[in-house]
Amino acid sequence: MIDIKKIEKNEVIPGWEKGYKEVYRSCLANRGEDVALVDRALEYNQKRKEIVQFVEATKSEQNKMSQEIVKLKKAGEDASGILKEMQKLSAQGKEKGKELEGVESELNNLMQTLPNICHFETPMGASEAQNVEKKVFGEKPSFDFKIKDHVDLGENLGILDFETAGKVTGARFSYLKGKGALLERALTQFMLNMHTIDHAYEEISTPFIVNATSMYGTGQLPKFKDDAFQVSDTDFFLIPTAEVPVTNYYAKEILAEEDLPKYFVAGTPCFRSEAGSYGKDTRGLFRQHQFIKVELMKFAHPDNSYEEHEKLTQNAEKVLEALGLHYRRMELCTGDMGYGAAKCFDLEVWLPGQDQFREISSCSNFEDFQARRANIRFRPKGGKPQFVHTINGSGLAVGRTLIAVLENYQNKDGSIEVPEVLRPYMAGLKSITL
RNA sequence: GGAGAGGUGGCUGAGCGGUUGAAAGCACCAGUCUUGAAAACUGGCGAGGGUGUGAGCCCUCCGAGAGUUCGAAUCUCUCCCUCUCCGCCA
Repeated sequence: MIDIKKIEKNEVIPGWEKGYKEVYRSCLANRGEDVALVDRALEYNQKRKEIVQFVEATKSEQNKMSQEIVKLKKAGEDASGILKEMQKLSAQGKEKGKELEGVESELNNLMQTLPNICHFETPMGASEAQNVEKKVFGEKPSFDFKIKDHVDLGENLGILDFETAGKVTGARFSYLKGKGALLERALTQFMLNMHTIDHAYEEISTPFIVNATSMYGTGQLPKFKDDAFQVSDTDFFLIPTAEVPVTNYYAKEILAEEDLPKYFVAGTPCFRSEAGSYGKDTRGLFRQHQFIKVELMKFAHPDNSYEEHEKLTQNAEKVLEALGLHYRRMELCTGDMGYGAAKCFDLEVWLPGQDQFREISSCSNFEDFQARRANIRFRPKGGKPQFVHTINGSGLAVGRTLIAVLENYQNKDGSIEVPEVLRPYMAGLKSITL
């Protein structure tokens, strides 16, 4: 959530060198949202303030009279006149209070759907075509034979089974078997070990089901309800990413300043309805309703959250590099960025089976957008509590990494060479063969 | 699932219809003392909102929501959570 007071005050933002309101309007436009929403929010807020002032003045009057009553009663005098007046005031206040509730909830509903303001470095653009390539690692692998994609490779090796998953569950689910299941487990372990041991993240094992409040906290609700699986007749949701249970770990808390930054890593299944992507990426493991992801998450001090964001992105890149996978880092433009992010890098891995780069990690700095929603703060020395900055990114999506390994490490005979770094996690196995 | 106990400020914990935003302690901050630190002493110390250039003033908040009342942390109802015991189960 953004801060309505910041729009009102319209202070100049460092980096942008323009007023908050103007910057936010242009961000809205560049994200493809209705700019008029800003004015509507300001309008609601103005109305809200007016009613608040009335309600509070009434309440103040009541409080004073209440003291009078105490005095009269103690003195043993008659208070019936003042009591009648109180009744009137009380009724009046309650009525206005109802009105206030209505306006507040309208304002809040609107604010909940407004995207974050963009960081000044984020490129302006309408779609992914305006994303900016920041870095390329490695090269396209060359093959002197006709390559297969991961579906053919996996099914031929008997480690991947979509048909049975279709029977047992439905479309967009899969079974991994034997060495395939082992490979998935090895990848997860490898990533978790790297981040805990080399990058100093604390591993955290989370609930895979969260309540609606938590989903609001990180911004999945109310706007993207259809993207998540809800447990019927409850306000529980299957987590679409570990970002939700990890970020909400400190919801409604005030951290000590010296505790920042906090680093967490969680390897969890993720569940997504993929409601908006019918017919898209229907082949293989690429877009499933369920997949494992190792998620990196930081609670950072506002003063250095962009350094932490950069470091986190590098931590994710390290996984791809250790696996010897060709990838590039893209800086997302305003139009392609998630609505809570102020700045976002996508890591895209080369998939020979698709002959293109595909997203395997998304590393975002939300600044105080999620922290304001979830109410996560820290106390600066001797100062008022302030919102922390939250940063997260995949390090990496395990399902897609598995695709990348299968396709990039395939041999002519359809076997898969196991990348060196994974072998310790697979009992020394050098290749997956029939 | 059954029976009981409970949820109060950063933490511990009193209060159980009317000057209670809330005793006390810890933690924290400032000062005195000290070469410095500790200890001791003194003072300060919750959050959100409204208003004002400002000091300030006002409103709200004692798990959440609804109710009773002129007035609720205190009474009633619903829900959530925690703990203890029983049952069931991985």
